[in-house]
Amino acid sequence: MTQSQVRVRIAPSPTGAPHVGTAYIGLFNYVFARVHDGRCVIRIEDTDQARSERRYEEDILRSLRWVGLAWDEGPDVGGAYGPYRQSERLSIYRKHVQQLLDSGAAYRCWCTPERLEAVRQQQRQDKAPLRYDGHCRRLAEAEAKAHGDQPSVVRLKVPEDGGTVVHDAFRDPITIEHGQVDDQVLLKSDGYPTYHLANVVDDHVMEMSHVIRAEEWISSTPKHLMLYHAFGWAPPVFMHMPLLRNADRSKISKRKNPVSLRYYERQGYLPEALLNFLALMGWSMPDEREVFTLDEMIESFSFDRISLGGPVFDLQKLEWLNGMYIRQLSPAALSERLLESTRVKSRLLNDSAYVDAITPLLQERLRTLGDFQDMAAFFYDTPLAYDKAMLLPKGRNPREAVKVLTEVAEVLARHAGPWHDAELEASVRTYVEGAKWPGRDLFMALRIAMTGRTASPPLFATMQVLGRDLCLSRLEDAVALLQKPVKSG
RNA sequence: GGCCCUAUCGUCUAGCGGUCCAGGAUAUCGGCCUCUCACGCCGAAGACACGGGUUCGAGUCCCGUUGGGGCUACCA
Repeated sequence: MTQSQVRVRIAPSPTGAPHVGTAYIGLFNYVFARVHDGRCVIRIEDTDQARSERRYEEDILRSLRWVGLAWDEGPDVGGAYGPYRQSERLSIYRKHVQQLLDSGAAYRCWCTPERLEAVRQQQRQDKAPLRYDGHCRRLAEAEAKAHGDQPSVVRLKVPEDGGTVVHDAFRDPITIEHGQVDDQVLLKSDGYPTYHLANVVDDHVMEMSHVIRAEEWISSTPKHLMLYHAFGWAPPVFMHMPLLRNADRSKISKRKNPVSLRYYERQGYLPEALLNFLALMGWSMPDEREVFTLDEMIESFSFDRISLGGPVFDLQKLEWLNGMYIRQLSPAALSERLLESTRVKSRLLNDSAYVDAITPLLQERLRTLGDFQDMAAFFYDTPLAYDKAMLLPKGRNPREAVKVLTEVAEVLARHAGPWHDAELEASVRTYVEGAKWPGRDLFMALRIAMTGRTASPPLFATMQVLGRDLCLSRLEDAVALLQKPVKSG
């Protein structure tokens, strides 16, 4: 019994930074392959010579790995169907183009870009559909010969009548009339194939069973189908995923949304959270669970649960999810991530023990690793910079504040180091009983003195981490600030 | 403009003809917890785009309208 193997591909074009949409489509390809014990392939679609760059390819592969995807074949890992870079497969395309030329499924075109633009101009004026006018398609053999080896492209000869039915696994059959389909350029004048040709040839030659790609490709699928037909090949199963959207519902774009995977990495999003979030775009767990691992997704995966409305990429929900993942980490694991995080690394001064002490205080407050930068600032920055007025809870005067803080300093100073939060708290609470300020006010003034902020982790735990010396000196600073005469002029 | 896809709370979604005066999540607001913030817990408000059908019965099926999106390159 020969069960044909599931083979899918992730096909990024290295023309820019690693795109979140690539990870999104890649995720579903990867999961589908895993579910069916198939193979997931990475193929680099670098057929646009002007825009493709090798460094982008490297970044893309790196980011896809970062986010947690893996592949069985690709330019970096090899495989039996290589090469996996389209720029290295030119001879394959040339051979196939010749086949199309020979069979009459395609033809050469010598039209200049200028002429094509003029034709389009006219069509726009006439409010006619913008399509190649078929000039070279109608050329007599002698006329064609006359062009000799002038630069040319090869175009697909789309039938004038009839239509092509696209079978998409997620939708009803889609019929597109041939009158709507342009004589697509298959081979550019620089000898490189266009997406359409390279894609079809490679998907066949690499034995892809399913093509899972974004919805934007639906309208060009008839061209692809015609190519499969012209070559006498059986097409793969097509599945068009919804497009990720900006908040205004346009196709996700870098003008309106961060789209680079590097951005999310730098901000301190956890890759597993990002992937989990992407999984929620157009797909749901059978039990509606929203927080799940990649393996759990694979366990429960089925394309039955895809929904086709284009999902808006909502940063707020991503942040929430990321916070969930941060809280799920063990404190030790979180420290490790923080130390690795490019965003916060510079602050940590390689003092990982200090980070280990701070981490538990901040864990439930962080939404991204990058938040550490700001939230932990007072653990690193000395002296603190804050406004004197912050030390004075609603209407209390400086004289009182000086007294209270001085007394608290004395109470605290009685504790020898190292400090323990429970002991400090007990002493201060005892002091509060006889003090002229209520606990609320005292705690707040103390918090400001210790952190320079109105919001902080629990006071005494924070003081324990800061340590005796730093806390006492910050208290002195606070008192000094209160005593400093108001500068006039 | 033409063609195609799509349509449940602001957002992500559950719902696959009756169990839906539509459920969950997030965001928002209120409360509890509490030394602040956060976490956690409780609660509130918030949607089936519209109009026709089909059916005993429609968020669920069909058609139309409207909205949104994509494609319309020698870019992918």
